[in-house]
Amino acid sequence: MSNKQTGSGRFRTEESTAVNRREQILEAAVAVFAEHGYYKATTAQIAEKVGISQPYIFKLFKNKEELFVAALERAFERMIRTFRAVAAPVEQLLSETTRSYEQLTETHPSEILLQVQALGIRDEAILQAMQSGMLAVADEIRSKFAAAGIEHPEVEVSTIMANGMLFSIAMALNMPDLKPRQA
Amino acid sequence: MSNKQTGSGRFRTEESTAVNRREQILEAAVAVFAEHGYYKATTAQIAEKVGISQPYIFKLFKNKEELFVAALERAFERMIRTFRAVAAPVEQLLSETTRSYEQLTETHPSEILLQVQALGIRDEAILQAMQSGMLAVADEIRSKFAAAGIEHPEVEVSTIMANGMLFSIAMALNMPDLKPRQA
DNA sequence: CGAAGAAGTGATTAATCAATAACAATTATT
DNA sequence: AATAATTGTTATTGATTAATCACTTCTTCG
Repeated sequence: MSNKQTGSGRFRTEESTAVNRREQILEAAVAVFAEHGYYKATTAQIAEKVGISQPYIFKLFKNKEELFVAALERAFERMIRTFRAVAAPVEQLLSETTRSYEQLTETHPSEILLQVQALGIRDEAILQAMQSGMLAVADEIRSKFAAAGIEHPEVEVSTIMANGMLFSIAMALNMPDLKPRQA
Repeated sequence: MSNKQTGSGRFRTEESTAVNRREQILEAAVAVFAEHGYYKATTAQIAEKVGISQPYIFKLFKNKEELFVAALERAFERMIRTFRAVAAPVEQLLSETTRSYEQLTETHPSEILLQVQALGIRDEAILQAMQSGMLAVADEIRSKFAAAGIEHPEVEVSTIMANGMLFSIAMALNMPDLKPRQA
């Protein structure tokens, strides 16, 4: 049906299935929303970045809100995968988690900025996505810490989250000096 | 000129000088911006709350952006006054500062929400107001800590800021469980 | 081939709102 | 009282933009 591949054995990345387009749109959406914010970003800008017409976005996403939520969920998924991939002995688990987060802010800054954006958007669906995203991140870290036998996981998670937030905010506000000192 | 007072000796609070109106508008603006966010909040909503016509706002503020910046500065000023007023022995200075901040989130939640809102607004003037506001807050705390002879003021300030941010965000996202554990 | 379905576009519109312009009422000053 | 200054309003508009509609083009396969 929609699982297409050319006979040559190579993927034709330029081929456009709805699934591919969805991904392309999401990637562009992350960048555009991060740069301009939810309300200032236009669907036309996102479409232009992908190289499609503006109305076509609405064939693949019900509306702007749903597009933003999907982009946000994408960011949270990567973040959770990142934390899940952390492997370190107990005594370095905390510092490695922090390091791993800071690396994510370098490899995918737009996804981090998107999350900072979302903190202030008063929209039911977006608020809910933020709540479950934040909860999932905290849970992921907590369960890792607990499994490693760390004493007070909730306290450590809280510290990580607080410093991570300050780091992200420092980045969003372009205030490097605001970044957390030590840990 | 504009320093008016009735002969009775009582202030006529219902009298409306431009200065009074400015204050009323700012107060309404804080509430409306905090509730709906910068872009969804309308100048008509703010005007209605004050009981004036929508265009009159533009007699006292150049535009919406300037109104938001003024509201934001108001929030930062109160926050700095709050920290300045903290008085406690060295060993309790840190916990008292935190307590004092959390109390502010209860007495003036809208001003805190306004600051969270502002984190994500990509607008030059608002970004600048956020930068100098955050800097002023950090400096205020740092100088107090330094004066009290606290060992590594920058580190402690960083911790306070990080936990304060997490607290505010937990509030904005309506996620009480996200609030910092211990300090 | 030719029909069906998938992928995509141009034109348009219905709302929304910040901001201006032009005017009116109120209050102070000489 | 007349004038000036301040405080305020009504009406309007120009710009923006998410979303819909009505089509078209391309691809696949019986």
